Amino acid sequence: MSRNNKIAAETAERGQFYSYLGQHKLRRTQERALILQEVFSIQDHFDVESLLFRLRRKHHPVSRATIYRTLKHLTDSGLLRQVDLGRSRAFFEHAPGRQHHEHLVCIGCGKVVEFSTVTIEKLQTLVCEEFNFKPVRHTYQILGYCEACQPPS
Amino acid sequence: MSRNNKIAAETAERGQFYSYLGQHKLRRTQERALILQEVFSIQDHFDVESLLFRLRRKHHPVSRATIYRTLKHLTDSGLLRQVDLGRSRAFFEHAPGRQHHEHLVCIGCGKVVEFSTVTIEKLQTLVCEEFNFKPVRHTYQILGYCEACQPPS
DNA sequence: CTGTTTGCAAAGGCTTTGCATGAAA
DNA sequence: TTTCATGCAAAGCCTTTGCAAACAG
Repeated sequence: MSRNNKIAAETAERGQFYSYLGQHKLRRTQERALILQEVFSIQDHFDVESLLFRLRRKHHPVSRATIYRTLKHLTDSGLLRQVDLGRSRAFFEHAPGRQHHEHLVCIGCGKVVEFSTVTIEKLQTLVCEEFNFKPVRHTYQILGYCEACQPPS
Repeated sequence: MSRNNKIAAETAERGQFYSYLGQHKLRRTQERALILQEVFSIQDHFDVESLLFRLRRKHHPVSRATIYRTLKHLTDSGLLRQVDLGRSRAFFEHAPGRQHHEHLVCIGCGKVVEFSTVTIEKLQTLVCEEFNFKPVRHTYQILGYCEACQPPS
């Protein structure tokens, strides 16, 4: 993505968030702006602690409580998606313009690789028909070792 | 399963657990016997709290700490499997003689339905080959509403 | 007896929340 | 000025752990 597109995307995200804030009678605060900016400068999946660390490193101190509250707003607004990576804490990823996908999670280094497949979607339809189940969402993740991390012997 | 088979199965499980205890120089205690018995009298998926409740109801008081510790032993011995059902706490299911399967989880009532499919296994092989990833385990779950629980409008 | 196991209560990790202060509208 | 947001610290939820007393072998 070129630098111009990146800026355009960031502008779009800010627009979407501010529109959400407006519709819900929420205020545009310094803290929300800082978190939004930082969140969309991250490429990978991230958790609360790493976001806090990045903000502190940039001397943009925001409390943990505000981060939790703002990540909830960002998720509700559709800008972020909360994902379960088989660990005990919450991870987040960017949502805009990204189709649903599955995750490969490295047990060694924690690296997350995304992949998509229509097979899963078809399978979900079949299974749900069989059990008369109304699907809302699904998660499929493969945990193992990435190329760089050899399995322990 | 007939009553006789049920008793036979329980005996087999007890045997497997006691053998595990012996191999690891762990002791056969009243508490471990009570937990083992209760765990294998449960048909569905269960969590720590419901197990504790069932034991108390039967006037078999065992502390939460001991339940946590014993469930770990049961899992390590291969008698139980810990599963992630998209909730914040740990759930367990019986492991002996049961092949890997996936879960349908009802968001309404919490009911869990198991299903198996070779499609997922094949898919895992393909995806892992593509990314040069050594799989250890996978989870696939569909969250939605079961027949009895209508989706909220 | 000796080393485990138990139960209790405290603590740990992550997340939420009550409340007073401070900022947005 | 009014209402909402923030930061702090406390609390909540689930799980783990240190320790003294109880128990298995």
